[in-house]
Amino acid sequence: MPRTPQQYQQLKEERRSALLKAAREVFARRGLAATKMTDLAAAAGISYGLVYHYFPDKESVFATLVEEAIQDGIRLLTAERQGPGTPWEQLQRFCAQILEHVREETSIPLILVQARASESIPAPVQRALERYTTQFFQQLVELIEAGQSAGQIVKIPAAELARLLLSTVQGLALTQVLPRPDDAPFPATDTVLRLFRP
Amino acid sequence: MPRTPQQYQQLKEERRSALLKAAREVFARRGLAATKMTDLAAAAGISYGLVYHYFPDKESVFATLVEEAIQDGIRLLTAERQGPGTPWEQLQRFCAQILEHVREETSIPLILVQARASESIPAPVQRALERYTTQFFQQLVELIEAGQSAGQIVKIPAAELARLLLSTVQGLALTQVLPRPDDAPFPATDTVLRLFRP
Amino acid sequence: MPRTPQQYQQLKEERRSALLKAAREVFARRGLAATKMTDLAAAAGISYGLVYHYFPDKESVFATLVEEAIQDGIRLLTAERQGPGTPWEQLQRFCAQILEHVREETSIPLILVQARASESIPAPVQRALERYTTQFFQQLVELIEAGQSAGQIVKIPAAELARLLLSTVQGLALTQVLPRPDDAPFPATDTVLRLFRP
Amino acid sequence: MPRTPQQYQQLKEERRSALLKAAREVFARRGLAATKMTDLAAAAGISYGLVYHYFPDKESVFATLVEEAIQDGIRLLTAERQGPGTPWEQLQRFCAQILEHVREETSIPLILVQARASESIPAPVQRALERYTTQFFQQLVELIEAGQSAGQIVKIPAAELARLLLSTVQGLALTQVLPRPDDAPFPATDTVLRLFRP
DNA sequence: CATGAATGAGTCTTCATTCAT
DNA sequence: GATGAATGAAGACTCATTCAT
Repeated sequence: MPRTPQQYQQLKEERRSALLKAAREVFARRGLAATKMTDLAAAAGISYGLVYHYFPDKESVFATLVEEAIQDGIRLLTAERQGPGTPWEQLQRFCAQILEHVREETSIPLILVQARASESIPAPVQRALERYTTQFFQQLVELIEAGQSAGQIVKIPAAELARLLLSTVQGLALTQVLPRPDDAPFPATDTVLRLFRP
Repeated sequence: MPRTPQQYQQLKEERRSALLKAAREVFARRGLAATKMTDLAAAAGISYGLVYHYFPDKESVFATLVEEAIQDGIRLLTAERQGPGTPWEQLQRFCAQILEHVREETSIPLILVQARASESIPAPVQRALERYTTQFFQQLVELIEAGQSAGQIVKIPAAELARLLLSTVQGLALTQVLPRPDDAPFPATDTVLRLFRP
Repeated sequence: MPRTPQQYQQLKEERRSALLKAAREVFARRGLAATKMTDLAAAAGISYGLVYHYFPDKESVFATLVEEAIQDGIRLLTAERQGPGTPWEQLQRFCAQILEHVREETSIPLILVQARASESIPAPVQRALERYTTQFFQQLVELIEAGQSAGQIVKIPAAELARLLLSTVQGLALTQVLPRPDDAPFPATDTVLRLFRP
Repeated sequence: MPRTPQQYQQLKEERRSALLKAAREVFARRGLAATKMTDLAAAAGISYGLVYHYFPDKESVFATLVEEAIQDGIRLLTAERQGPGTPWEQLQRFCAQILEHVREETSIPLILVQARASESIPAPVQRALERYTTQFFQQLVELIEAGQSAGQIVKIPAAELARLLLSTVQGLALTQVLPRPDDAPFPATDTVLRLFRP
């Protein structure tokens, strides 16, 4: 008595999600080139060849994760932008959330770091990264400029501040998950926000 | 007219330097795993097998670059610490210099990013990275605490500030050299220093 | 209303036949090594794993087809041998029929071509091919010699003529089904029979 | 003291030729899909990875052989066409030569059989095969028609005769090299030429 | 020293076969 | 019986490293 197509479909979804979750951790720590398919299979607790039932090759697993991470980032920012409060409060919440991701080692920001950290990333991933980064960056600039108009944010070119924030977040992600000999505490959101104080 | 042993020695030194310089660029952009020996040879303009006259294997080229980068960072900080002026002025000069490195894409900070960005780094490199990072971090904390005693730096735990600075620098390195779709300007030193203003 | 065992049996026979028919087409065009089990399942319109209800493995599907083809060839020749008319008329009818098979792209002769075209055919298939080819060849030689005794066939060693006929038939099969850029007409039986005219 | 580029070049040519020669035998007997890279390396007496110094992948080795075989066939026909004698004599010499190839198991005609015998041949090879087959076929038709005008060849549509000849040659190649249980003698050129006698 | 050919271990990928449902 | 997910052995391909010249 075979399963219904729906059952198969659902099962497949679940497995696929589990695989992605496991793969995120592995890629985040090792990068694309240094990650082996066996690593992915082992991390997901499935057999070697089964990965290929869900993704055609290693790169496409990575690509999926990158797009996911990008979408998550955009969603985070957009949600706060549309939320209540002044621009400053929106920025505050956005920073708090994204830093929380980083602190919790959700691996999502690290995937973007890994994607950036190698030129030998497949071209489609490159393009997606460019496209969405631009979009994300623009939204952030708009938020900052709104805050500046309201006198809540220091009058430094918004693009400069935006880039600084993104760099800091990515840098923190990098120093959070990977060999961190130092017992340096994760910075408070307010500390990071000092960059924006008037 | 054969060369003297000294000439040979010098030639070898020069080649080795040239190779390291070329390798730094390549590793900075691709990472250890994704860089091939042919890439190194091609970048240095020497033949394939000749790389092995200077280094026993790929990892040791990378390891050399990592240690170099670490030493450079420590030297930079130490020099300013021993230089004239108040702690604030020392911090200011240090930031200015290290940001200049990043902006100029000297690749030196990026090598550290690459070293951090993969768990699959050879153990000796790992250890060197840990050791020196600790040392570097301690010096930075001392500098910050000195500035705080002098009332020149905001009273936030020095370790937190130190980590934030290092993260920001590495994040900027990451977004400087690699595909950067955004035309975001490189931040001014003073903007970064806002993190430390009382 | 459950089916009777007979009905089940019949259903199974039918499926098996359909599978063989589909497999014949696929193997004829791709050969044993290049044909995948998915190809067979897809061609037969059944599910992936179901093939294994009818055959233990891929090779045995192929082996079955080869034996079938051999038996068909022998049956064809034997039937004409036992039919009415002179040896020449028997040869004539045999050629007409086998060429008809080839022209109609029944795939039966092509299976034999595929079986011949690769050394990496399972040993049992090899042996069957040898055994039956010998048998078939002998019968054909006998027919030719009978025709020669009757003065109806040219006096060239019968084995030579037999081999030539078989080669021609297989060659025609090869050029009939596969990419045939040329619009060359399929030769008439009489043209082929010129080989045998006194 | 390294070799000069010329020496390297020559060495490479020679090795490449040797590899092609060995590969021809293997592909001729096994076909593309059933041939393993280890087979090629072993047949050529070189190491596994070295094959990839000469060809980017398995298919391109095969493709090279197919083009070679096609060119050889065309060259053979063209040479005789431009040679002395009546059309009949030209045809006679062409048949003699190509049959000699087949008899000697030069493998060249078999490569074409193998190329025809599988749909799963890379597209470029497919196209080359089509293109050249057309060209070859046309020349053969012209030769036959010339012979017919001179009353030396039977008045059957030239295209039909041409196809028959090619099929016969390929069929003979197939039955020559591969498991041939029968001790059937290779047919004399004159026997094949009976197809064309008026 | 310098060169690039040669080797083969390590990975990716495919796919025949098995198996739980 | 029927389905397609799961497994893993086999084979293609890459590339670090060695070596003859």
